Amino acid sequence: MVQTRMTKQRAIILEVLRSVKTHPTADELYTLVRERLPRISLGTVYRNLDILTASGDILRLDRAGEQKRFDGDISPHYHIRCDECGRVGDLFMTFPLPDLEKIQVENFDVHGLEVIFSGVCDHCRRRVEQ
Amino acid sequence: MVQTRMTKQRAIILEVLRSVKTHPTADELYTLVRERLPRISLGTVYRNLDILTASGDILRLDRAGEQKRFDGDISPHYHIRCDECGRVGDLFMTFPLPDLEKIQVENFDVHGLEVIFSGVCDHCRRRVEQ
DNA sequence: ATGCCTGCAAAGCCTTTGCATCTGC
DNA sequence: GCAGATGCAAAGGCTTTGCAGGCAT
Repeated sequence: MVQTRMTKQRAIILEVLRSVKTHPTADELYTLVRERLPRISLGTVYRNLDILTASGDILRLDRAGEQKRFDGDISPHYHIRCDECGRVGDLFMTFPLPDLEKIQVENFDVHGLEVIFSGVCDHCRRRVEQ
Repeated sequence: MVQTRMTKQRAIILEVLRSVKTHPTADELYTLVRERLPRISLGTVYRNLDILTASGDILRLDRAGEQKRFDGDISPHYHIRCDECGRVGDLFMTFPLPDLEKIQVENFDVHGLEVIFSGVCDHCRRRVEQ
């Protein structure tokens, strides 16, 4: 493990990310963090998101759309993505999933599986219905 | 529906994609197609992949890694992605999945769900074990 | 004091797009 | 013949990175 330092930038990025439920993109988080650190750079945001992901303090949602999104809530839960606007929501349910031990795939060792839900968020439903 | 034309380029892209099981990226497909159409452009490959995806003739794997990958096999099946190299394999199994009717998510209408498996492919397992 | 971290800017990578030309239908 | 498609090259969007100076430990 490489040594890391808790800089003001890193602390605030983590704090802001934990305070929102929007699963922001790096750029959205950059905008939010600049309200408190107006001179922070986008590169610093990206670098810290990498470090915080590697340390397990946050989640990087690689499969939640085109751009990566980040989640400050690392408790086990699923995500749902709006097909219209890309917004991501949380889904704190459990349900039966296939037993990985029983899954055989040619040429692969199976290690895990990910479930992503899709749908339409309230905001877009209203817009579409009009 | 917009009118489309079956050009030589489109036909060969589709033929090549259907002939491989590698779930190539646009660039990998471009390389393969150039063996038969040396003067095709990468832009044409992208444009045709868009059109073929929209028409349902191929699948675009949006959640199978950083780059998008494409699949000429549109029969129902799952995918597994190698955590090491990003290769994608097929998984023709069925298993119980949560009933979408029963899933309630705040602020969302649930429409679908996607399952992606992850693991390590033979090629990388050999490399990692050494 | 050390070396990790920052801001800035440039570069990288993948994908899309404008334009003149070409070609299925 | 005409609208859709192509090749080429430039531009776009997101992310990473080189560098000189700054700061946590």
